[in-house]
Amino acid sequence: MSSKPEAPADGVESRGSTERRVRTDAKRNLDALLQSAKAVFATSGVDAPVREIAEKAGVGIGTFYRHFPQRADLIAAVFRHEIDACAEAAPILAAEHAPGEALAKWMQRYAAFIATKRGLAPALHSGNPAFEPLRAYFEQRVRPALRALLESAVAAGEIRNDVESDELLHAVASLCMPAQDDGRAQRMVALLIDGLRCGVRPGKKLSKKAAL
Amino acid sequence: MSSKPEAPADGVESRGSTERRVRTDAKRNLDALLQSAKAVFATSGVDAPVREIAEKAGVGIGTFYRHFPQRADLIAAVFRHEIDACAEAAPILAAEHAPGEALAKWMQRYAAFIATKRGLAPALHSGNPAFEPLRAYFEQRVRPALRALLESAVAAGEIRNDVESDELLHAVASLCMPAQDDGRAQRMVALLIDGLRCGVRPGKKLSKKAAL
DNA sequence: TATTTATACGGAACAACATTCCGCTTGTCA
DNA sequence: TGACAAGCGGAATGTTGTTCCGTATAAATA
Repeated sequence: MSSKPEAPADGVESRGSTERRVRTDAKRNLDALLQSAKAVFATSGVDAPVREIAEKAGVGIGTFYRHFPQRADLIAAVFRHEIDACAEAAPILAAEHAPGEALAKWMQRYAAFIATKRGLAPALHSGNPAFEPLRAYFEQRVRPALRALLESAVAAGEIRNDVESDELLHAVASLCMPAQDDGRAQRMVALLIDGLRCGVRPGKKLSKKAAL
Repeated sequence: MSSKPEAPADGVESRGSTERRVRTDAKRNLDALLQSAKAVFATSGVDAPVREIAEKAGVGIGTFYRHFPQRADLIAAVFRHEIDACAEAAPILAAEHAPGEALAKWMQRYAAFIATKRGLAPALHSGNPAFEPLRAYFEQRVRPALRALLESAVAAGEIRNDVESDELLHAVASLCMPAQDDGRAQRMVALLIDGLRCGVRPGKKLSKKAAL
């Protein structure tokens, strides 16, 4: 639903009202490409040939590249849709379940999203600048979704209050994605070691689960 | 460095005793290729063109493919070397530091290895059967390294004794690698949620660090 | 040392892709 | 309806992985 290429800056801009509307065939082809790509990615992975996607969408290669100048742009567009779906699940779950349960369910949903989109993490970390906006979009959409769920759960007394939502977000993501090079992974490991050390007391043991 | 370079590519050596020795030029070229690949991977990533690696090693493409029938075989060989280096760091650290410190240092070393080799995780999870042996090799080499360090640290009373070494190994790896599809990630998340729930008591709080 | 031969070498050739280019088609607007 | 910019299709180009095969050579042998 969020289509980037057309710049839907409706309204009259500085250059007078000479803006042509987006051609209907253009929009139709773009939608077809996105749908085709989603299907092909699911079966053949994100490395599937561009030709296959274009053919399945019933358009020529030239049309493909008109809408997505780089292969990476297509991948980004498809993932943006999936990110939206994941973020939008949050308020729905919140309405259907108790706060703690909603949080738990959404985190599983989120984990499934990360784990399923095997190509996401490598793409995000490939160093390809085309994916930088995707990363920003990811944070912008997913972070508030979790924050709201977490705050509700804390307010309801169902969850401890000493965990930051961002911390949680990245912890879960880390469990499914490769590390980022800003040293976060490093700190997570240091943290794990601290945890090991501070648990050395002989008295009441923490369970393994709590330990991790 | 541990050099067992002959194993990777060729594989015909279980015949009678009339074996010709490996040609010296063959070994020289193989070493050159490995060194070149390591350098190129470090600068251009594992997707660097085969031609570039061959050229930098001063050999033809034909020679490259003689030693590594598939591009993936080269990647596997290079990583095998790095895995060796990481595993071999364990006893060295153990000799130079107190058990707990040696464990901590090695885990950082291990985390750095995983995080740096950006291409490793995607490769391992690409579904390419050429990487299956690599995975087995990884476990076979790294697991004992950690186990020894951990046992020493526990024996010295510097570390709690309720954490399995494999658990720890995979936890750290998970923090830097994408999930495996056997549901491990799912369980890690469930575990995290349990941790959140059981920490709800109002009394003495666990630190954030211990919480994770 | 000269000869022989399995082994290894080099790089042209081929195939699969991503991406570019450009002439043709078609919606939109006046 | 006519004009034309936007959009379309697919041939052409460039890059890469991989195969093939004639040539070169290290090691064994005479």
